[in-house]
Amino acid sequence: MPELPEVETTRRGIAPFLERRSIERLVVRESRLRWPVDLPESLAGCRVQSVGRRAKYIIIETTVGALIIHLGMSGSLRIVSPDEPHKVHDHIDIHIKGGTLIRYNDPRRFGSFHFTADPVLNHWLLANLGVEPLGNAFSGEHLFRCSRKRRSSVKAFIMDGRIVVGVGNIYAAEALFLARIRPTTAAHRVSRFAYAELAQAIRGVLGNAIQVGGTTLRDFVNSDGQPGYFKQSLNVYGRAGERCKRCDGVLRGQVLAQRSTVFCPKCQLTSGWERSYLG
DNA sequence: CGAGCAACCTGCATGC
DNA sequence: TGCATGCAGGTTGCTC
Repeated sequence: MPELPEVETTRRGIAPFLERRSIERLVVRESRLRWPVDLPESLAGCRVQSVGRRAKYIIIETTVGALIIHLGMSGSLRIVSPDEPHKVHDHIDIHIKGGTLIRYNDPRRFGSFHFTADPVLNHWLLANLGVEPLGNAFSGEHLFRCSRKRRSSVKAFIMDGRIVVGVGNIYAAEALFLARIRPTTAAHRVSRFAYAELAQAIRGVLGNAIQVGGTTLRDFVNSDGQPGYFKQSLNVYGRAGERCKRCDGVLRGQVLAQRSTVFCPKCQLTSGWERSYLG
């Protein structure tokens, strides 16, 4: 489930229940996640200073160190009543003093929980990440410069977390559609102009999804976990064989770099060279 | 160095 | 109804 917007929505949802509060205890029922979970006793009794995010990692900074949480493909963090019986795949509980319980559920166990007492951005999971797509360092120029020797597809390129983080399979397809770039194009053949459009499209599609997801935040406590953005109209993802909303062409689905991809062969024509001449 | 692919898991939709 | 198959929103780490 989680692409960047859902992670950010989750972060915003749990932050008010954590910040400036004390952790009472942690319960780990299943430690076999993406990596073995090994959390120190010292977390019990510590105080949460902030709930941040880097890429798709939620970072809970405390007085003794930081929790680094990834939701993988199927993970979620929910606020539940502390006497709520745990269900299947409810792997980890964070009990907050005063009665709140933050519960981590992850059927596929592709997610992860780490703890570090060092500066959190030095952690090996975070040390080599690319720029934030909604941050100042992200631009068409950044994409253009990073792509000059990249022969892989532009879709795989923008999903490479060493270049830019947080662009998952859904939003990669959507952004390429908005920028009218064919996902199969080799990254080094995409023009500077087209990358400028692509960067804007990535910002827009992620930003909008966060805004829409944010509208469900008021229900976060009782939420079934499906954020509003999931219902927003997607232009291409999941619509192979249907009509393009822009030009009425028939959307084509294909597997690219092992991920399902959908695009419009009629209006996602090229790498953008000719449009650069048209301005 | 870059590129392609296997692997980690469960749940769900589909088809026989 | 039961069972086999294929596919799913992520990421690392292996091989070539």
